[in-house]
Amino acid sequence: MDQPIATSLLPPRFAAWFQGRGWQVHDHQLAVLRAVEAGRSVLLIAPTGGGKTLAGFLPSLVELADADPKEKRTGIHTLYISPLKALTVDVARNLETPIAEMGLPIESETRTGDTPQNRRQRQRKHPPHILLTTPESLALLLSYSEAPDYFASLKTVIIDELYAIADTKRGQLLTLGLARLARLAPQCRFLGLSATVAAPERVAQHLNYGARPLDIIRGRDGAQPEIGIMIPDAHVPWSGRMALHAVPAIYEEIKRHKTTLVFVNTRAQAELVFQGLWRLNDDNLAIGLHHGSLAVEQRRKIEAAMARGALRAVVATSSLDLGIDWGDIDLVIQVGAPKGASRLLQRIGRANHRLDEPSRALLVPANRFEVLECKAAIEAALEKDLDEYPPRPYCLDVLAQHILCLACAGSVNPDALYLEVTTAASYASLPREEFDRVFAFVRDGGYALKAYDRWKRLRQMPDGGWRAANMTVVRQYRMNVGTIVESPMLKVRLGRGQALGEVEEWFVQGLLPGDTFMFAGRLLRFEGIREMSVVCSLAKSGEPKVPVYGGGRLPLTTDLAERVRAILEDRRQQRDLPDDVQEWLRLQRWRSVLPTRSRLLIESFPRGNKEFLVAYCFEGRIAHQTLGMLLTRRMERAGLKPLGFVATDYVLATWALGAPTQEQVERLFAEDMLGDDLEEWLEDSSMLRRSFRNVAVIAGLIERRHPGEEKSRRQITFNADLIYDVLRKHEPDHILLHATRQDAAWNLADVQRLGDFLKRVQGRIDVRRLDRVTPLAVPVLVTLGSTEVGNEAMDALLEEAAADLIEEATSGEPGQEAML
DNA sequence: GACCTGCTGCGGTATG
Repeated sequence: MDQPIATSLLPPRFAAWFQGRGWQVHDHQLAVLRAVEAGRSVLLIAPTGGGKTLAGFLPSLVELADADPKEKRTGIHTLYISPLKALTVDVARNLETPIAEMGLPIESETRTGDTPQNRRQRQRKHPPHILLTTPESLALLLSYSEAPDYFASLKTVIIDELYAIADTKRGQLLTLGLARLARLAPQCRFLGLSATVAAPERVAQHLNYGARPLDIIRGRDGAQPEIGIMIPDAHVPWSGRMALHAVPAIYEEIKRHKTTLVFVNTRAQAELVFQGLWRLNDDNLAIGLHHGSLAVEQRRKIEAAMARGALRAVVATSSLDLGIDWGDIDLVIQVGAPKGASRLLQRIGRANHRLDEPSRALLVPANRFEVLECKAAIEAALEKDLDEYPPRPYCLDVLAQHILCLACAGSVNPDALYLEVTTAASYASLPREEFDRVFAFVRDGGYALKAYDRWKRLRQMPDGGWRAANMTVVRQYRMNVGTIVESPMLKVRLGRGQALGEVEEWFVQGLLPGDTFMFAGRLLRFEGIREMSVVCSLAKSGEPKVPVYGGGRLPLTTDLAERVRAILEDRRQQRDLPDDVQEWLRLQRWRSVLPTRSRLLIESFPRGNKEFLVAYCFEGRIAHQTLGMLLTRRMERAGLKPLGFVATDYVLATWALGAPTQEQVERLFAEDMLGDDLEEWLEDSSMLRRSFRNVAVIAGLIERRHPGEEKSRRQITFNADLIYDVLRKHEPDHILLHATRQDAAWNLADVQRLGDFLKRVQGRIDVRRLDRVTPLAVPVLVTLGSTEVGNEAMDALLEEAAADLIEEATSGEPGQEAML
C-alpha cells in the first residue's frame, strides 16, 4: 500500500495509526517531533483545528511507546499545563484514543483542584507518565519536599494557550515555576502551544531556559474567514450598546445555520440577548447561555450539550473564548463591536475547524460609531494586524509567593535562587537588591513588620539556606496559592444608614469625595470608603458628575482607534457604509466638520443652560475617563465651573457653566496635565489602597483562606487597610508598597496612551464654536439623559430621548462655522 | 477597569 511520504517519517506504529484514521500527518506536527527529538524547545503557532494538541504530545507518545510498563518510576515524563481545568480533562480524554488504539503502555492523569485527595496522594507516590495540570497546581507540586525526585526525570513540558497567560501575574508565576523545572530537570524541553500572536518572539522567550535552542514553528494558516456586518432593516440606532434591535435578525441566522456561537461583551448583555432570543423562539430551538455568573454545573451542562451537538446556539461572554474545540459551529456572531482584532480572530476561530473551509462570522454594531469600528476590526482581522501590548514588568508580589513555595519544598539558597529566577524572561532584569528585599520580606516581613511573629516565615537551616519556619507556614502557603484575587463588591450606604445596594469596587476607585453619581434612583454625593462600604450623602438636585453604567465597555485598542479615524478622514472608505451612517456623517460635515487623524477636533456649544465641550480623542474609554477627571479639575481652576463629564471610547464630553476660549482650551489640554494633577489624583483616590490589597494577598501578607474558614472579603480589606497605613507611616519604602505603585502604574497603562495623545495634539487643536449640538455629538449626549443603563428598556428609551437631540442636530441652518 | 481563569494535606477517627 502506498504510504504518504510525510506519514512514513513516523514510527511504523504511528504511521499505521494515522493511516487507519485516514489522516495525513501535518508538516508542523512532524516539525515539532523532529525539533523535540533533537532536544530543542519549541513554540508552535497554529490555528485551531490544525491538530495542535496532538503535535504537542506526539514527541512524548513516540518516546514513551517503548516504555517498560513494569518499570518503577518516581517521576513523570511529560507535564502538560493549561489555563483551564476543563481543558486538562478534555485533553486527557483526547489522549486516551491514540494511547488505546495503538496499545501504548502510557499512563496519563489530570491533577487539579478537582482531583480527589486519595488520587493526589497516589500520584505523589506513583506518578503517571503524563500529568495534565494548571499553573496553580504546578506551584503546589513544586512546594512538596519530593519535588526534586518527582521532576528529575522530566523530559517535556507542554504549555497550552501560552499567549493567553504570557503577560499576566498568573503567567509570571508559571514562568517562575518553569525556571524551577528547568533547574530540577536540565534535560527538559519546553513546548508552547499558541494561537496567532503579534509578537511570537516575545511569547517564545517564556520557553527559553538554559542554553537550549528554541524554534518557532508555524502551522499552515486556515482559509481566510468570511466576515460580514449585520444591519437589520438597513437601520442603525444612534446610540445604545445592547444591540437588542438585532435580536430578530440574529434569531433568523440561528435558524438558517446548524450551530451558532453568539458572543457578547458583558454578562448583562448575554442575559438580555438570550432572553430576547427565547421570547422569539416559536420553533423551540435549543439555545443555551454561558457566562461567569452562572453556576458551574449549569455551564458544564451547556458545554456537554454543545459537545453532543444538541444545541443550535449558545450566547456567551469570553467564558467560551478558550477551551474545548467544537467542530460543528458554522457561524459566529459577535454582538457589539469586538474592540480589538485579536479578540475578533480568536472568537471567529471557534467556528468550523476544518482548515480549508472559511469560518463564517457576522458582526452586529449596536450604534453608528460601532459600525465604523466593526469595519475597522474586519479590515484589521483580514490583514492579520493583531493587537500588540507592551510586556508586563516583573511583579514582586508574585516573586514573594514563589520564594515561599520553594521554601516549603526545602532549603533555599538566595544566591542560587536569584540566578534561577532571572532565567525567567519576565524577571531577567530584576536587580539583586530588589530580589534581596523581597526575600527579606518573605523571611520576616521587613523592617516595620519584623516585630510580629506571624510574618517570620523562614528559618535558617544548618546548610545556610532558608526554609519554611513551620508546618503552619506551609499550610498557609498551600491554602493561598495562586495570583487570582477576587474583586469585591462594595455596599453603598447613606451615611451610617442601611445599604442601598452594591457596586463594583472599580467604579469607586476613581471617585473623589464630593463627586456625585446616580445609584438606586437617587443622586448621591461620594463621601469616602469605610471598610467595605461606600459612604454617601444625598446630593442636591442636578446632574451626576460621573454617570454609572451597568457593566462597562472594553476599551478600544489603539490600532482600531487609528483605523476608525482613518475611515472618518477618507470619504472613499465611507462609501460602503450603511446609508444611515453615511447620512449621519454627511450631516456632521454640513453642521460642523469630521475629525481628522492629525488634529484634535473640539466642539463647543450651548444646550439648556449649560456649555458643552466635546473632544473627539478616540483614545478609549479608560483614557477618556482619566482625562475627564483631570480636565474638570483644571476647568475648576480656570473658573469655568464644570458640572460633569462623560467618556465613551470615542469622545470625552464635559459640561460647565462657562465656555472656554480657544486659548483656554489649549491651556486645558497642555501636556503637563499628567504631572502634579495626576499624582494628586492618585493619592486622593483609593486606587493605591486597593492595589495594595491585591499585592498583599498574592505576596502572602494576608490570608484569603484559613483552615476551616474562608476569610470574608471584609476581613481581608480591613486587614489590608490597617497594614497599608502602618507601612505608609513607618516604612514608606517597604517592598510591597513599591510593588503596589508598580501595579497601579501598570493598571493605569492608558495614562501612557494619554501622554502620547497630549503630545501629539499640542498646537493642533481645532475648536469649533457652534450654536447647537452636532450629529456626531448626539450619541454621547443621549447617554447623559440616562443614568442607569443595563435594563432592557434602556436602548429603546435612549432612542426616544435621542429624538429631540437628533432633530436639533439635523434641522435648520448649517452651524456657525466661525472658529473661535 | 470589560471578561475570564484556580484553589491544603495531615493526622485523627469511623467504617467496610
